[in-house]
Amino acid sequence: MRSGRAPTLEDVARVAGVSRATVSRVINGIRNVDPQLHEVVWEAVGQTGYVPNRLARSLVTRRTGTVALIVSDSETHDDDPFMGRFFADPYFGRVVGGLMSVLRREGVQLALQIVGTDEGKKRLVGDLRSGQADGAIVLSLPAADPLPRMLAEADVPAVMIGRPAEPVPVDYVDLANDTGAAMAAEHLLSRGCRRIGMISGPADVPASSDRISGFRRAMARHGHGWVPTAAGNFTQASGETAMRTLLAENPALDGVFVANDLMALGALLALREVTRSVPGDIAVIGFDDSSAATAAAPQLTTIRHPLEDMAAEAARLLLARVEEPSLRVASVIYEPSLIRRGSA
Amino acid sequence: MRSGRAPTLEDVARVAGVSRATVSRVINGIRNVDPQLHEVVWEAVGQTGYVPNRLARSLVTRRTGTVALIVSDSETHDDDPFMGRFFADPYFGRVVGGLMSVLRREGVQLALQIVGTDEGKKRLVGDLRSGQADGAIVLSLPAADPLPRMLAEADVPAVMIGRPAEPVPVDYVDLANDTGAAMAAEHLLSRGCRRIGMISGPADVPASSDRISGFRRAMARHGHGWVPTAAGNFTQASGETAMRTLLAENPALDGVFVANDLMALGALLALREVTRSVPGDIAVIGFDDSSAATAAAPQLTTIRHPLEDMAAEAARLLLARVEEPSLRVASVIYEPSLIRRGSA
DNA sequence: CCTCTCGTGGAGAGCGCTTTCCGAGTCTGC
DNA sequence: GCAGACTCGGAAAGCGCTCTCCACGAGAGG
Repeated sequence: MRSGRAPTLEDVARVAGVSRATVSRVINGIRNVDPQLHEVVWEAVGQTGYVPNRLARSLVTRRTGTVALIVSDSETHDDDPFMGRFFADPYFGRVVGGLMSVLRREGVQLALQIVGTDEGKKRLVGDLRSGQADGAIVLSLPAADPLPRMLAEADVPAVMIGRPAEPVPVDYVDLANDTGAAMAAEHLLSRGCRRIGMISGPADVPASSDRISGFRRAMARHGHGWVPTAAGNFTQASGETAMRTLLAENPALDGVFVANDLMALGALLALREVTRSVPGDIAVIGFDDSSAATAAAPQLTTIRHPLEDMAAEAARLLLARVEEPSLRVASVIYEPSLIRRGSA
Repeated sequence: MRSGRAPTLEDVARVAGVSRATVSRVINGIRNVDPQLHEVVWEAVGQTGYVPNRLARSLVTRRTGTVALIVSDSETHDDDPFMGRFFADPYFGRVVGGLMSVLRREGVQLALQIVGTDEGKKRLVGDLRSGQADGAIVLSLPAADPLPRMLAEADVPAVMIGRPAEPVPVDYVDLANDTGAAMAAEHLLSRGCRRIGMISGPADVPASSDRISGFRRAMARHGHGWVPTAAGNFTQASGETAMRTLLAENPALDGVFVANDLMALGALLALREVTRSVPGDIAVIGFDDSSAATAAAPQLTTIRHPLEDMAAEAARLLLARVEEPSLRVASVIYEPSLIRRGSA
């Protein structure tokens, strides 16, 4: 472990008194090696403190043992204050945790890449194509993101978390967002709410629009053809603002569906400000069941989004596709469930 | 952008009618190239859709343009349920966000590595030493982690976030945890609390022990030689439990310092359960000023921990050391500040 | 007019590894 | 006892790139 140049295969071979080829075979556990030599080689490996150079190995095997986690955004220049918020959001951590739970076991590492400009996306695809990583897990934020299609066209193994905005032949895992939103509607209705509003996310993101349509449809099925709605951007602050505007326009609200927990937290704050009790005066139901849900007071009744499991599945899907690129395009849809807590 | 093998330098050279060397020079912007050829080469690059192979380049330049983010834990086997919690914690996201804010600008990517076993650490250091990444940002969780020393001995450029438990010649950024805890004590005292307890983190982690000693020292300076303490492990659930035991043993408590916001959230829950009003009956002050602080009700008075800035500084430090390995060992200590909100 | 210098680009030697190809040695079966 | 099959390990050809070294031609100086 001393400094200086790291030992190479050559060094080990010299110490063991065999050829580089033999050492390579032993290390990679290839048959056809005399057990005795095997022994000698491992001895030499221990003695030299040899560790294979992953780069060199990858160059020839075309396998890197790395998967890229791509956060695809759309901005014009590279300084986007939004990113800070994104990482702070429980969403990111849950995805990473789920991903790592399977990648780690396989000894695969995760390389984080943020990409915003089209230029950057082009370079990214090129890097991926030239073997920078074995595949990519894609978190595509903007509505009209060219990246999924680019990836598909370049034949880069990729799995999206959340379906692509427009149909693209790429694997993805997603949540039945519409079903979840419908469950929220049913729950609010079943507990007797009659003047129900919604705080939605940005209308152009699939996950968000599915929640909107799922909620509206379910409400309509029960005779509520019109649902007052205010849009936020999934941050706590935006939820607070949205709640205020919603309330201003619909003072008699007795229930609200908030499209994610973070905004629900904001909504709770806004309600406390005007001394409406939750769930007494107004019931609040969130979405995601993130850590924010239990942090709130009252704790949030919410729709569980098994993000960790989904991310883990995405990782498995990706690994499978890397192994066998000709697999047919797969999508796995998870079912949400209602988590009853104090707020509704 | 069609499929098949990605174009190589060779291909570009053929198209441009020059040698590989010349193309390489043009692409890397090296002087001594006839402007006219320059033109021709770029033309060929565009035509072939060539993207340099980072792996091959790294192999020879010994620069990868990648920094490893190492989460160093200590477990005996690889399935640690703790990790899921770790990623979900705002801590992780804040660090990644801070790191990326500077790495991104430099076009450096972040490779996430979790490592638990000593075996794994050894391999990791080997990988790093053989040029897997240009350097490492280390989040060392366990108290007696051999990793920092291993890194230092292997001469791997590394910067720790949070000081190492035992002195090791390695760069680090840290927070003046003791000062922060002292600020919490002063604040509690100044608002009139007289029976003050503490919910601490694990005693063997530096960040945690510094908060404990800082708090105790400040309390002692004001004549409170003894501070009832219950320990948690920085999770919300552990904070809830700790609050309950603390309360059971010291029913008259009128103030409590909780060593991080997540546990403070749990403490708030426990207090609500026994209908103690905050801050009326008992003042609660947290630590970190994470997103949990504003999610709580009442919002948490807390000690601000500029983690994003610290992570960004760590990234800068690391990049500087990669550039110039002989730099003397540096440490940057950030000052915390008191954030007044509702809970104390 | 000849030599010296300098700017320019090609040839080729690696970076550390895997893997094909082959030759040499060992067994088996007839 | 020998052809054929099989085992084992070495030599060497790359993977795609960078960069040193060298050859060549042109402009400058004597």
